[in-house]
Amino acid sequence: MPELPEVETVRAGLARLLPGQVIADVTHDHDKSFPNAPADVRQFLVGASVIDVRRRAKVLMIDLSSEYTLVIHLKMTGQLVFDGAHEHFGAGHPSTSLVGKLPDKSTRVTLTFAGGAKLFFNDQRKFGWMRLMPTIEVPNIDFMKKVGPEPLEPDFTWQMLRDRLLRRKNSNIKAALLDQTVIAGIGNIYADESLWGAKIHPNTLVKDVPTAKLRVLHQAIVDVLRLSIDKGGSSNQTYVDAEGNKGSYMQFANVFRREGQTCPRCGTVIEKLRVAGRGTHICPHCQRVKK
DNA sequence: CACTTGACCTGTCCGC
DNA sequence: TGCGGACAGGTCAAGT
Repeated sequence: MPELPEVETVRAGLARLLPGQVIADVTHDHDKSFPNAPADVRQFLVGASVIDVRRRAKVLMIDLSSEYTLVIHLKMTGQLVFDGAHEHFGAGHPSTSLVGKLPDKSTRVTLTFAGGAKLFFNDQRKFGWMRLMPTIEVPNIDFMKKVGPEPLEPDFTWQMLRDRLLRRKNSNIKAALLDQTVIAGIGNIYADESLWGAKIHPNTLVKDVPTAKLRVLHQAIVDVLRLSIDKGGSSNQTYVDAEGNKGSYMQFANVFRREGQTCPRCGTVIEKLRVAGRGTHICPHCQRVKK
């Protein structure tokens, strides 16, 4: 589910809500949703306070005063929802918010803070995980060492995009964009949206994409990620932010999950196909396969 | 090594 | 209404 804009939206919310909160209790399933030993979980969580909330690619990091960090991947259906309980007396959440409706049967981990606020980690499909490790070791995990550049950092240039993509010159451009070691944070929604923006067919081999189009693609990626963050991300099905609310980017999507509707640029009917094993949405006119 | 496919899970939707 | 199958925002391991 969550791609860069969704994870960033959750991060920003948690960064506003969590720092200074002291963990008083934790309940969790002991399967892969939180594989740490229960004794370690209590030792390094209970009594610790939240220092900061960071993001790298689609991974969230909650840094604690115990010099341990909760490293979290939401995968397809993960949610992190903060319920301030009586601390936010009268603040009111919209009736569509999940706050006040948790825990539910998808809740895997519940952190309770001194004062009664709670943080729920929900994950319907159980692909996501939460792991506790020393803060200093986080950069050493394999994923952090291999993951590509952050597309919204100022040093992400079109030349960098070109060079990273060419590591997979014989694969199709969509598979390359989804490869987190090429660029961090792009998933199925924003791959389709940015390829539409650059008028590139997702089946085009990386080596066959003209340089001029890579420049356009670079700008399209940056623009679509920024727009989605501005709209609070995409809520196709389960995604919600740290306060349990859906994002509105899907109203602004040009092709993703819009098969049968018309391309906003040329009016051609949008098609759905399968590329890199994923449902893929294109305008067959704007994104013609070049011979 | 480069690249593709299947597996991991639960829930929902669609066709018969 | 019920049942089977395909599919859903992401990554890995295993396969070619």
